[in-house]
Amino acid sequence: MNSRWTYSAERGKLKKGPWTFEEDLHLLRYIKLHGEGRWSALAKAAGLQRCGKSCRLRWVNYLRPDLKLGNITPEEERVIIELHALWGNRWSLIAERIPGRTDNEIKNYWRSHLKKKLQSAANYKRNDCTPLSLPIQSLEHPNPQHQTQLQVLPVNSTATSSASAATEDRPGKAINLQSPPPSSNISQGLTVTNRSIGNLTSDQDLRMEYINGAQQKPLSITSFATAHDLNQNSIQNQLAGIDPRILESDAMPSILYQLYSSAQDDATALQAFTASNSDVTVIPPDGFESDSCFDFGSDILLWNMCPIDPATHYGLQQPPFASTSLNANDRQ
DNA sequence: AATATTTTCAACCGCCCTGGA
DNA sequence: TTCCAGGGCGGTTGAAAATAT
Repeated sequence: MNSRWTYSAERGKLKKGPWTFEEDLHLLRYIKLHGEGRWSALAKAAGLQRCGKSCRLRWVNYLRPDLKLGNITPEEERVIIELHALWGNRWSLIAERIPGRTDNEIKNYWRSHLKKKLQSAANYKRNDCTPLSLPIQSLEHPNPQHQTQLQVLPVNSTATSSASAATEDRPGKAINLQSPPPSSNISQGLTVTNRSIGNLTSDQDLRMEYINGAQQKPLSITSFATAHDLNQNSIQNQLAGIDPRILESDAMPSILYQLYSSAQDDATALQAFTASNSDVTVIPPDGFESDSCFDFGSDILLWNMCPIDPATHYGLQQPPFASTSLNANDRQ
C-alpha cells in the first residue's frame, strides 16, 4: 500500500527529482514575499508542481539564506562528534546547536567523514568516546583563531522552547550550545561552494563555469561576513571576478539574491555590482533619487533580470523603477 | 587517457507525532 | 474517540563528482 505521500504525489502528478533553477526562483521569491510555513498550500500558491514536503526540504536544506555553506570547520566537527557521542543519531537536535547547518548536512558529514574516521582510529571504542565532561570551549584547537566559536552552557529558562523540549527527555545530558555574539573578526570573503561549477583556488577566486542552456546546476554563494564586515571594495572585487557569461545568464538573479540575503545589505552589493559591470544600468523612475534605488536592490535585479515574469507568476505590480538592462544604450 | 572504484550529498521514503474536525 | 492531513525526523538511495588504478 502506498503511503499518503506517494498517493498524493501520484494523484497530482507532482514532480520529483532535482530542482531546477526556475523552481528555486519560484520558491525563493514566494517565501521572500509571503514567508514560509503551510508547505502544501505554499507549493500550490507558488505555482510549483511539487509536494509540500519537497518544498520544505529544498528551503530548509538549500535555499534558506541563513544557511552557512562551505566546509564543516574543525570546531563544528568537534561539536558534532561530542554531541553524537551524547545523543546518537539525533541529527536535528545536533543541528540546532550548530547555527547555519542542517540536519541533513550533519548526517551526511557524519556518514561520509566522521564515522569512518572514528572507526578507523586505533583507540576509538564506541563506549570510550570522551564524554562531554569538559566544556567544548575548553578543548584545545591547533589554530587559536578557531577557538571558542561555540560555547557549552547549561540549559536554563532562556533556552528556546524547541531546544528545551528536545532536551527534557534526556535528564542529566541537557546542554545548550549557543552561537557566539557577532564577531568583528569573522573570516572575510565570498566563496562559491557548489562543486558542480568547478574547483576554486581560493576564496578570492570566483571563476565559475556555467553553460547557458545546459541542465541547470544549483549555484550558491555564501558570505562568511555580514555586509557590515565587508567593505565595498571586497564585494566589488568578488563580483568583478565573476565570468561575464554568468552575469548575463539566468543564474545571476539567484546568485545576487543569495549574495544580498547573506550580506543583508542590498545597497552595498548592488552598488558594487553596478560599478563593476558597466553594461548593467539601474534607472530610477521619475521622482526617485538615483541613490534610492539601492534600497530595493535585490528586488530590482530579481525583477528585471528574472527569466520569469513576476507579474504573471506572482500577480505583482510593476516594480518602482523603470527598468534595468544589460545594455543601457538601448534605452537612450 | 581511459576505466573502475569510491565518495559526496541532494532528494526521497516511510514512520511517527500533533492538532483539528 | 477516531480519522486524517500536515509536518518533522532519521534512514536510504542513486547520480554526479572525485579519486585511484
